[in-house]
Amino acid sequence: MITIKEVARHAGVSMSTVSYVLSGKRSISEETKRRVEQSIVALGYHPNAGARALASSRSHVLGLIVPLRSDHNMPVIMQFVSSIVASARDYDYDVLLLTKEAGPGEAHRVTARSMADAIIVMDVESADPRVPELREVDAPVVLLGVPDDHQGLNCVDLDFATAGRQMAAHLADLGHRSIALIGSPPAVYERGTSYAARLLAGFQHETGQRNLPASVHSCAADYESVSACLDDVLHSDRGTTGLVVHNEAVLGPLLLELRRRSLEVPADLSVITLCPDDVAQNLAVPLTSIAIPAEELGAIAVEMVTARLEREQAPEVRLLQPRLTNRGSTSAR
Amino acid sequence: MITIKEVARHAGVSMSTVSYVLSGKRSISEETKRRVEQSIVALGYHPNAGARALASSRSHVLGLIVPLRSDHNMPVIMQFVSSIVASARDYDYDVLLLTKEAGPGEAHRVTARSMADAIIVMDVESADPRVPELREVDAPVVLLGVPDDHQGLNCVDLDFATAGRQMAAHLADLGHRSIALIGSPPAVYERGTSYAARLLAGFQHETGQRNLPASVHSCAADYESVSACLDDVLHSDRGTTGLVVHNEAVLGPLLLELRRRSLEVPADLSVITLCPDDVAQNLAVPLTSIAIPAEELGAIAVEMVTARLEREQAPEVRLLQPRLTNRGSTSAR
DNA sequence: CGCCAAAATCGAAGCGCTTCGAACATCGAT
DNA sequence: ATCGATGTTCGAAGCGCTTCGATTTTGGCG
Repeated sequence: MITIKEVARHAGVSMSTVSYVLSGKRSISEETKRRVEQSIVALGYHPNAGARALASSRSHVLGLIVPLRSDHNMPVIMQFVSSIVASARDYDYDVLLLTKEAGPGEAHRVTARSMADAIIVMDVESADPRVPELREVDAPVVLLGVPDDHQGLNCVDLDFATAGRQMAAHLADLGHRSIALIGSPPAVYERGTSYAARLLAGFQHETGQRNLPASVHSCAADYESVSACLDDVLHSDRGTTGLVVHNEAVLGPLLLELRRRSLEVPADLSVITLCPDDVAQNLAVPLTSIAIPAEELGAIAVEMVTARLEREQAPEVRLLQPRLTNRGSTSAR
Repeated sequence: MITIKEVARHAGVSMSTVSYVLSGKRSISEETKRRVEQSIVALGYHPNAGARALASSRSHVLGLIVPLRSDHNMPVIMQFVSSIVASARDYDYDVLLLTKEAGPGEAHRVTARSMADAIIVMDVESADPRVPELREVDAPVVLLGVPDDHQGLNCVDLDFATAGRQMAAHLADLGHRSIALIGSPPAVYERGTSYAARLLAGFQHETGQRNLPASVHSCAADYESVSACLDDVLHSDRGTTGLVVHNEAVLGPLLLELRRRSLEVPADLSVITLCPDDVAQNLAVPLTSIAIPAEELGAIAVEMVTARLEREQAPEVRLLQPRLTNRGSTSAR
């Protein structure tokens, strides 16, 4: 193993000089810097992470708690993970993979051992049992999602309430007089997934304000449930002409079933949804949608956590404003 | 920060004694062990990972290279990841998340810096460009998948060739005289995903041996492609009565379309597939299938890698024998 | 009762790096 | 020539742990 000592000898300088060339924490003459860098390449030197961590008390590792067996949407979760890992590398951090399933205490374990400098937590629920312990962690923590009690914690999320409001408003502005929301299966609401509840609240707030009749439906992803749900939504008494869908898994079967019933989108039914852009884009009928900006949310989480590693900062909740893309699946009535 | 020194003082022993209590590498009297353990709890001691890694030259971390943006099956990938992380923890290892997208050299980077003791590589292709560099990594490496040239590398995978043979044989034994294989979209074969090719080879080997007419179809996951593919498969000239499906994403639309055409499984068409058990189980029609044993494969990979960390061992390719579960979706003819 | 091997414990030397104060060199201003 | 000020480099002290040889304790046995 090549050590910094050998690099120093090869370049004819002291160890500390090599260290400063690497870290840039003190000024080094161009000439010396060049020589050192050449030696590093010539010898194939790679700094030892353990030694570095020990001496600097910084592991340059971020702990990421991921729901690996969750029922919901793996692809979206992957988008988050992917963006977090990429952003972390931009800041010169690596990512330690922790699972939600491994239970609480993981955040504490890795920070107490100085395996990670900070923690990012995915898939946060309204009444997330991990919250109290996360609050005790002696390192920066950022949650992706907003628990009910987020006192003293950093959170990043899409503004789902506004998203719900916007989607309802979008349909209302187009003249729809009766609209429906298809959400997640009951289990998701029972579990207290905060985003589902927040979107619902925004939706109902807007329809309430406008005095619009609005029905809300919980729906599972299988074909039968979708069909049954659609029967309910389209029940003639309602006169529903606009549909908000907040359930990615339902989209495919839904469009299929609409076609089977010879209902055109948007001629017979306007549909707007909230899902990742690439999903909305690639459906049988591309749908007007509000994006789940996984990429940005992940990047922001990393940025927050690294910022707090640099300097103390008060906890903060950051809600990303929704972005609506029109793909022609809604029309005036 | 509580250090081993303070634990030693609190327990009235030397640092080394505490260390030996923790590692079990030398015998310690029951009495002393108890005292030390009490002190550890009392003080809330957590060993510093960096210091430990530096002194022992073992990070107790496994690097895992995951395809985070791949087109294919996220849920299956997650099953692998999940099982690997869980197994790793069983052996007291943590997992550093590396992405396939970050490019080659990641394995070298983390091992050269002693951030990870060994590497597990997912989503390996037939002619995987990473293979040469992985061979150079100075640490145990295990690939999940078998590249064409696996000289000197450890590999773990399902025996897809045997799986292909078994599925063909299963249908043939039931008296089917003409069978078809629905595989992945062309892109997957072009990319040289080794498992697809190996299954195909096994399938053709078996049908060849038995002199069975057999057609092979490449198929994308969208409804239109499935329908078109089915037209082709069921073309009356073929007289196809048995179907092997090696494409998880196609299963849902396929069964839907069969029902639409009023074709019963297995009365009109016997169907057997290769996919995770829980998927086969929960389809509209539960399917007889060969499992993708993600759980076991992940566990084996971890076991191999840790074994090679203990003692030098010759590289090895381990192919898991397929396990077929009958769910009644095939019948005699 | 003394001896010796085995068991238990200690002390100290690193592991490879960062960081701080000090030393040295350079140079424009006095 | 002299003096700071500024820029550059060095030396050494740790960071918290593991590990190895040495030392002490124990207990069985002649």
